Amino acid sequence: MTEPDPKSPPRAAAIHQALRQAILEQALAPGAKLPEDLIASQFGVSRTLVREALGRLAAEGLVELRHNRGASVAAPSLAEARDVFAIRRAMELLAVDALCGRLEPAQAARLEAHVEAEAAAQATSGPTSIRLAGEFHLLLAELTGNALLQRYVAELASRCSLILSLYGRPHSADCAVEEHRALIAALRAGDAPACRALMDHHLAAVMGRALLPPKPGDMRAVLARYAGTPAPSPPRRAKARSA
Amino acid sequence: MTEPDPKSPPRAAAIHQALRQAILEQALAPGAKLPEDLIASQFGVSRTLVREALGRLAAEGLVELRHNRGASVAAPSLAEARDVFAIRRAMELLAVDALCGRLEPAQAARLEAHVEAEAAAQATSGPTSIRLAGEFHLLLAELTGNALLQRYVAELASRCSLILSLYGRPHSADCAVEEHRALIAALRAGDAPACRALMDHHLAAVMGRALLPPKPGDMRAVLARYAGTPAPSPPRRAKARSA
DNA sequence: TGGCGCAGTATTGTATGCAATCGCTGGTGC
DNA sequence: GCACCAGCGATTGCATACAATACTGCGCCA
Repeated sequence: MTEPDPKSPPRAAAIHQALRQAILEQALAPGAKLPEDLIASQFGVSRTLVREALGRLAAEGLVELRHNRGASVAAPSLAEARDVFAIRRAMELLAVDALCGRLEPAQAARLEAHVEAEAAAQATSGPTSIRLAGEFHLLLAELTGNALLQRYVAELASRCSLILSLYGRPHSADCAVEEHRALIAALRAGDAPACRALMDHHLAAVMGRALLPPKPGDMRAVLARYAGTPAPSPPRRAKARSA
Repeated sequence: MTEPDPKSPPRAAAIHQALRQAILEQALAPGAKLPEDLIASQFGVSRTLVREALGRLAAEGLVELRHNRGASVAAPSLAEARDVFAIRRAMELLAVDALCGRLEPAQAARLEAHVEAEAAAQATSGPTSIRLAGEFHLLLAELTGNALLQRYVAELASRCSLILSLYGRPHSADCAVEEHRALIAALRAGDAPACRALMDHHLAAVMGRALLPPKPGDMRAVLARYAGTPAPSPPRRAKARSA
């Protein structure tokens, strides 16, 4: 597993987590290079640990690792995006199947508390709102008690975030909150077809934001796909050597 | 990813592959320690590469990595086994859904050739037969064109092999060959419900070999379970179709 | 005699150093 | 003027060295 290191020095895990968050928040744009040296100095560790973290991120599909050419933030193609969504759909349907009608009161309470948090964040913080909307699905997976499912959903959700950052329109969270509420109700009611339909529709909505439109006007994403470098970095010789 | 290194020195990948095969063939039993030094000297490389390979194997769930205590071949619990099977079922159903009625002649030919190879190996080589039976599922995933699905199915199938080596009865391949043939027929016919039912039944059969019987007499598996973890309740009949 | 603490050893975790490879810049020939 | 190639800098791949931690056996004490 990936996380069984709640021990003393989860240093590599810390780097992994930090880079992951940076990528998902688009602080590191798809296609951006990730030099080991720079990251190592930034985190105050050696390249060894950075390498390990990058390897894990590559296994999750968040970074691309080309031999002798270093690591860069992954820039999934539309075909890959479709693949990811198809699998995510199957996994999440598995989760709602497992939970439907078996939701214990404490579990339902956790879900509802989470949606409340979503609703609260919706008004104030955009990034927080997006993050919470994603974590709702993680929570669902966690409640199934299937650790592997949780890991997979986490990985797939991450990739989806990356994909949406490439191809997606801005996230509108209000519908998500409502759909999450409806799903909880269906889970409590034990209405399996409704659960599946709701989840399916919900994911289709997310997917539709990414895959259907050619997304006119935003050529940055397109360029990022065809050029190996991030758009917003004009100066090429910029070196942060021990600055 | 595991495969995007068809380049010049896939040395780490070679070690990864070798260890993987050794584990799946039970040359390395679940729970066996995997000292970095020893492996490194055996392969004629440094510990660095071995570490990378072990990390990948850990990500696949084939080895367990405990901090400051090194790596050992994973020994999944029955609960983990159930989790793996539930997810594998969902993934393989996704695959047959994607292929059902869309099988091109060349693809069908590949499947049938593979089953022929299975049938041929069945008479002669036991290990080869088992390997081919597993690779049939990999081939199905590959034919969907969904690379991520292929990766997941590969990982899940590996874990299943490991689980069967712990809890399973000896593999009887004849039924598998017949079931594979039937599945191909249903795929060609485009009979989606039949496809799903066949795959479901097929996987349930595999799963049943592992999860139902207490497997009397083999205490190695039992000891492996109770060695490093708190002893769960005695092996009761797992609910196969729970998910 | 059996349990406990303590050193020695073995093994892992991390850092650093060296060689190899890639991409780029400047030069050269056509 | 453009394309090609050689040299160079930057960056990665891998190995080794050092430090930290967990496991072994032995001696000590109750």
